[in-house]
Amino acid sequence: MKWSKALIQTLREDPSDAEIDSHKLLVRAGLVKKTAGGLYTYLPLGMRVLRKVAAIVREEMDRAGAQEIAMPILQPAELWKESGRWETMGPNMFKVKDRARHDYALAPTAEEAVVDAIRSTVSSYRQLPVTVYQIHWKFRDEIRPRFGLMRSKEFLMKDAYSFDVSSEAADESYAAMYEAYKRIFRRCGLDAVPVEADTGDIGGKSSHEFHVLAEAGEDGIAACECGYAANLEKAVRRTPVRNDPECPEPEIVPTPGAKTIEEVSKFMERPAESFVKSLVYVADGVPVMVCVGGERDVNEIKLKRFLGAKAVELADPATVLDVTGANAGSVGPVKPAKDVRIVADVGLKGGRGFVTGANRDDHHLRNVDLARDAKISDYADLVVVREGDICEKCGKAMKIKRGIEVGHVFKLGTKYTDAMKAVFKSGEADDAVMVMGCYGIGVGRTMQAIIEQSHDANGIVWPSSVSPYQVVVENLDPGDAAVDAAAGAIEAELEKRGVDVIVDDREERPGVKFKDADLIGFTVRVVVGAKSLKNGGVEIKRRADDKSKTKIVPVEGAAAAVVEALA
RNA sequence: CGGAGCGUAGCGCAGUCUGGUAGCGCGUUUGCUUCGGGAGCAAAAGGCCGAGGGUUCAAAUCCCUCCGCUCCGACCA
Repeated sequence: MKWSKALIQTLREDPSDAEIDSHKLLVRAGLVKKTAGGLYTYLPLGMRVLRKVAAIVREEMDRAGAQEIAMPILQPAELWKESGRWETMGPNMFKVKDRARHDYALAPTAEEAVVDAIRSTVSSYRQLPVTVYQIHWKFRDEIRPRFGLMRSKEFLMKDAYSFDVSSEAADESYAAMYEAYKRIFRRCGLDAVPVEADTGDIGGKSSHEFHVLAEAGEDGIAACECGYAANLEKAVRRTPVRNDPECPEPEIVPTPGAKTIEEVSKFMERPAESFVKSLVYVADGVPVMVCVGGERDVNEIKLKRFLGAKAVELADPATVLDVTGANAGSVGPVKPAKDVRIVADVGLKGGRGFVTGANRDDHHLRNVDLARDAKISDYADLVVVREGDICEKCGKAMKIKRGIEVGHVFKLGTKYTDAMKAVFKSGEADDAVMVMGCYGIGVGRTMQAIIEQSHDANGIVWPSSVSPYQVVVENLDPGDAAVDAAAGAIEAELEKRGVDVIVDDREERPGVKFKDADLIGFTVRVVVGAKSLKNGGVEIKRRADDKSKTKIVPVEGAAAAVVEALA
């Protein structure tokens, strides 16, 4: 490829709407262009990378025994109603009508469509297990698209689905995908770590997310040096058995104007840990008071699971007043106005001498012994893990990191196959229900995660496996017959060896060409110029290396040296 | 959905407060010089100043409505 013929536009300045490095570089290097909020056009360079990532995904899926299919993006509402997700996915899904006013969804994922396909093509245990996948566009009506390709309304996703005769067999399919994922991310040059995750709206029994650790990541991860790693939605901690010294009877104290734990803590000159934070939630219409340590946050996913509720949300101010007799900021578990169920985090069990809201505006209680003074119905793990919490597995302190979720694998069980009646002849008297797993990779997001993890002040540093062109040949003196001939010979020889190469033949000053090559980040750079020829040949340098590692090799040996540098 | 900010040339921005001929840098085009890390000089093209309405002799600028974009929040009492 000749640069002079390629549609490549680099920008000198950061786009005004980008916040994180990878987003700025995607745009500055001319990989993508924003069409509208959350919607991007992949320009030729970006498309090349996207295709290379997708090709790696495809190879590894095939290697793992999965078979490629393609399902409709435009999916009939009937399928979604059958699983119940037409309602539960709610506003996250783009819904459209055809001219006959039939409802459709633009696929946000494809469990329904794949179950429909498999239930009508698989009828016997002899046909199982089977895993199918597609690499296809998905649509989600994100509340707030951001960070370029990291969270967009339309994105390329690899989604795979496994069907098995039993839960045990499904575990094997899951393991095969898990291993394939590790290979995929490794081949993309990514350091991605599997972490335990909550199953969320998709449902099912267990799941792992694959995260690229990065400051710019949107997700919090609790990690321990012993290897334990979990999404903050899921992460658990070990709570030591607590038996605080006994305290006198509760005493009411005025705390005028102090509402937040921080304010009251300052006012009373006591640390946040000595407070009980009490929040009123409404779980499926029923108010519940939730008590956690003053320094902690409620994990609503854990709360929802513990209560077995479909939905939990903070109560509105009127409900808080009605239930407790006070407004938010002065609420506590001791004698609320109404007889409300009170649940507390397990870290509070055995605690005494707490400060809590007094259920009277602008007043708090001190010397609260939860067991003695409050009616706690249950103690359970209800909080978000914090930095320094104790690892349940090994007893060491955990760290909180940030990650970009590039892949997610789920054991779904029979959630969809039950609802949609995907059954097969089992060889026994009764038909059996297929056991399912599903496995996603955000292809565009993976591409951006690579940039986030592999860039420097000058631009992107592509791993050779996904570099838009593996090699750029910088012709510094286009028009000089000897230089043109050398550049052409190297290009031809590299192409013969299966290396993709772009020749920068533009009438530009060397500085411009070097800056562009560094910005875009081609894995290997070959410099050919009158000066280099005089010095004995061409200069070869990997983008990741600094200038001192530049090699000078004769023109005839250039292609071989490039191949070596790529390896 | 709530709050804040921003919409002016392909990109990045000034001008808006205090109304009076549309500006700068980058990029693009042409010419000359330059030529190993985003060159210099000269010339040029490129704008319904987000849209609509209003006030005014006069609106990018003031007022109203709408649209779009970005950030923060949408739980911590």
